[in-house]
Amino acid sequence: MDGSGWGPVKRTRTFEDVLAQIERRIAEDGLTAGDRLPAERRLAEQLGVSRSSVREAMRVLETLGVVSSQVGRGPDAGAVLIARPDSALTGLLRLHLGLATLELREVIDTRHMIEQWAAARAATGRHGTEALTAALAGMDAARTAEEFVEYDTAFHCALADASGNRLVSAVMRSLRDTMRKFSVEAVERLGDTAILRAGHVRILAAIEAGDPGEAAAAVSEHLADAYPELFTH
Amino acid sequence: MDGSGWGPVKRTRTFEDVLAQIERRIAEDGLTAGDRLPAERRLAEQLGVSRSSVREAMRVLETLGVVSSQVGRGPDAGAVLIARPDSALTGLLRLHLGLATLELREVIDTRHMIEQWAAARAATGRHGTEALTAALAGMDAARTAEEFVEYDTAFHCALADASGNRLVSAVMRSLRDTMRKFSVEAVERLGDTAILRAGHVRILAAIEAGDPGEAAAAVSEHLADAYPELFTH
DNA sequence: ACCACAATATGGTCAGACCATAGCAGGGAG
DNA sequence: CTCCCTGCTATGGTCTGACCATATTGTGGT
Repeated sequence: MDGSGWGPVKRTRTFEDVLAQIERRIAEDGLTAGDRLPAERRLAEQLGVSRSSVREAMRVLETLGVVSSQVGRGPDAGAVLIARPDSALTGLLRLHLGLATLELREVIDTRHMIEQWAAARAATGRHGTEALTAALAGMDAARTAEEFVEYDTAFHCALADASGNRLVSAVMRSLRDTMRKFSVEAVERLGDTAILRAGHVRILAAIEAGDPGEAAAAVSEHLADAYPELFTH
Repeated sequence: MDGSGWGPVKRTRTFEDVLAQIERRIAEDGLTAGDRLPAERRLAEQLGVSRSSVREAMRVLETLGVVSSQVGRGPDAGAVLIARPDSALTGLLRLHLGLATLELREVIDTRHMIEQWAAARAATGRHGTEALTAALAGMDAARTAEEFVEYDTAFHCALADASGNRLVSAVMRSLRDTMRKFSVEAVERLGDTAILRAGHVRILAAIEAGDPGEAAAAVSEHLADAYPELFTH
């Protein structure tokens, strides 16, 4: 025991400092999506660190869906603030599924939770249903499983959008991106999409009728139709 | 039109290649949490890239909660695979709240959704309730708002854990981390924690009684007690 | 007025050096 | 034989300086 009474000093890496500084500037200057950050070299000079450290901080911000970097020159070049939580979440889910931190079952359960909630929300809210209708038409016209899933994804994401909660929307989008491959397999296994299409119609009708309970129930049965093997326990 | 028929070639940065390679190795070799990645210098040599590019890839993986780097030597040094989606999600939420991509209202709504679902799940599942009981005791003994919130957080996270879904658990943890400051303010504004404690008891009782509907209702009213200003619409 | 070409600002990449840290190996003291 | 000290070494962390690729901007000639 060293008797100092101090815990181990938290090692702060340079790029974490840079990150904190950038975050502070975003908060203080009220920067939002579309605004530019200083160039890497300039930022390095301002903060008294090397460009490598600035770049590592940029990679983090890029990973979190907060900045996007363009090369070249002009008003659009450099690091620009963006607001894309979706891609960040998608990468996170994909990697953790690969690492066996998460199982597909958990992803689908989460989707179940979100969609029931979003459908009930949409039924009581006053968001338009145009996107939902358009997705239905796309599914009717689809000729392959891939194409069907594309519009199916659009329908379910529009459902989440209709909840009016951007965080839930972002999570929903990531879940669908992550599950894309499995969705196609599920549709091919089913063979016929009539049941799924009927489910969508029922969901949409419940929302337009303003019946949250029915909307949630419709979503629940729809998912049971799509993934029968997961609801047999 | 250039007549080539080729779209713009997707620019692939070196660190993205490195990322893909590492991801491939994780999948092929079946690596999981606890396994070590090669050292940065070695990886750079193997892949024929500079160490900087490898390091940028590492920052990404670290940001996503997939690796953790330790300096020094020995079995625990180097880049080790971990499975911490929570911290990654927390950083993501914090930054996007700062960027005004998300509003606190949306975060709390999401929490509402998760907790209702998790409580209903816990009521029908067969997970233990020891963690919930322990958190209750901690709240009873708490002397400051900070201390109370600490155990309150533990209670609500244990609730999410009891749902048996690790993805939902991780999201819950991130939401609470993100909201910590606001939670303390809410408790201080309330002054008395008796109502909140009673709400917890009711939730726990419903879960132990195996009544999902009552559990969800108890959660809903509990949140309305905690954030009255958000439920006045 | 227009076009070709140079200048320049930006991110992307690399090589090489040095530092701090933490386990490890070997040798000397007891 | 055991124990401790010391130097070795593998690891990530940081910096410097260079060069490349790209895209806009400026300039000069036609």
